[in-house]
Formats: sequence, C-alpha cells, structure tokens
Amino acid sequence: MDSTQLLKGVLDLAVLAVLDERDGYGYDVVRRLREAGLEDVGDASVYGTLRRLFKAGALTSYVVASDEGPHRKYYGLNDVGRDQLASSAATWTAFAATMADLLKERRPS
Amino acid sequence: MDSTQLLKGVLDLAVLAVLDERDGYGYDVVRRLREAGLEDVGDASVYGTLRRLFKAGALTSYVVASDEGPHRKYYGLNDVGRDQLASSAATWTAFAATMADLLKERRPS
DNA sequence: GCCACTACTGTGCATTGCGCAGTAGTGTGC
DNA sequence: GCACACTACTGCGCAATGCACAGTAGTGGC
Repeated sequence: MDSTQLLKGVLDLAVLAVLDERDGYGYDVVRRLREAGLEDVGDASVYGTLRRLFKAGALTSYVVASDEGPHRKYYGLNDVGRDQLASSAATWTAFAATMADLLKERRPS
Repeated sequence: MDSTQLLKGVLDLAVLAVLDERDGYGYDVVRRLREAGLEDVGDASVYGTLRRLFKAGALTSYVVASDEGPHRKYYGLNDVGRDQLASSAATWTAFAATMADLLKERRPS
C-alpha cells in the first residue's frame, strides 16, 4: 500500500501533535515528523499543511532570525488548534480501533 | 476532522479484509463495512474500490442471479488480493502505531 | 565563484472518496 | 396496471490533499 495515501486527513493531526509539544518552523516540523516515523512525508506537504492550518485560524505565526540560514517562520497552537487536535485525535483513535477490529477478523494466512 | 479523508488509502484495505472473510457483492460489502463501524462510507466509493481492485487483478468476479432483485456481482480474493491484504495490513498497523506514538506525547489538556 | 545546506513559496498533477443521476429487476398496495 | 420501495450496479464530475519540481534566498566552506 502506498503509505502516502494513509496520510490523507491525518497529516493535519500529526502536525498539530508535533506543534503541541513545542512551537516549530516548517523545516523543523518536517524533521520531527520523519524522526517520529513518518519517513516518507514530503516537505511540500508539511509546508502546505502549515499554511492551511494557519489560514484556518488554528495556528499562530511569528518570524525569527536565524544564525545558520534564512529566517524561520515559527508556528504554534492557539485555542482553536488545541480544540482541533483534541477532536481529531479522538476521531482518529476511534477510526483506528474500527480498522483494527476489521483486520483481526480475517482468516489466518 | 472529516472522517472521509481518513478513508483515503484505507478503504482498499477495509474492502479486502471484508472479502477475506467471505465473498461478497457490492451492496453487501457496503452493509458489512457500515456494520463494522465505517458508518459514513459511501456506496459509490465501495463500488469504485471494487472495480479498481478487480482491474488491478486482486479480485475474482462472478455474477449470480438473485430472487429478490437484480443480479449480484460477487467478488472474492485471489492470491494477488491476499498478498495485498497482508502487506497493506502490515503497513497500516505500523502506521497506526506511529500515529499512536505521536499522539501520546502531547501535553495533557 | 561554486557548492552544500538551510528555509520557504508557488504551480500543477494524481489519487481517491463522494454526491448525484440514471438504469434495471422484484415485490407490495391500491 | 401503476406508483412506489427496495435491491443492485454504473457513470460523471467535483473536492480534498499529498507530492514532485522549480524557484528564491541566506550562510558558510573550499
């Protein structure tokens, strides 16, 4: 299965979860997601997701200068974002449980 | 979170799992998925998925007449389908574990 | 100066789930 | 016999979203 399709609808959740730990800028979020196990996540997907979440009012944003490269656009959760994280996490957990149920019923191969 | 996006890439797996239990026709698969907890799954999505999987060579197909309505197009797994089910299930399980990990690290709200 | 690494933006595409309309067979009630 | 409901499948077009790719820029090493 192409694991990119699995991310559909879940990348938002993953990004929110990472930002809930601590604020981060795009490049940093990409690295943290990859370290967490989402190795195939594309950078453009993360930047796109951040922009989308920000536009939706779930994130705050501030720019910080950097010693080792261009400026960094940091993002952090606001109340809307935390709400979205909580409800998305609940939805995901329920969905994953349903899928686990479906899978465990199959005949042993 | 819109649970329709969560299905992306997973509906194939869910359909394969259901068909692994026992052969089924479109309408029947829709009902079984809904009973399993995927209540919002659209019928057109399932029919589309069945056609796609069949076209990809993962399913067998045979038509059976019915007493209570139109004919039924039954689908069943072949070896390719069982392989795909096994590998997709493994991918999904790993992915779900990664997500669970990501979520459990967040601060308590 | 050239290259590598960091960091972000924009464009266009592919996949896939869904709404909706349409076709068709069977049985029920009037 | 006709309208209607339920079963069952097909086709069309749309929307969401992840990604590849190209482009812009800053910093530092050689």
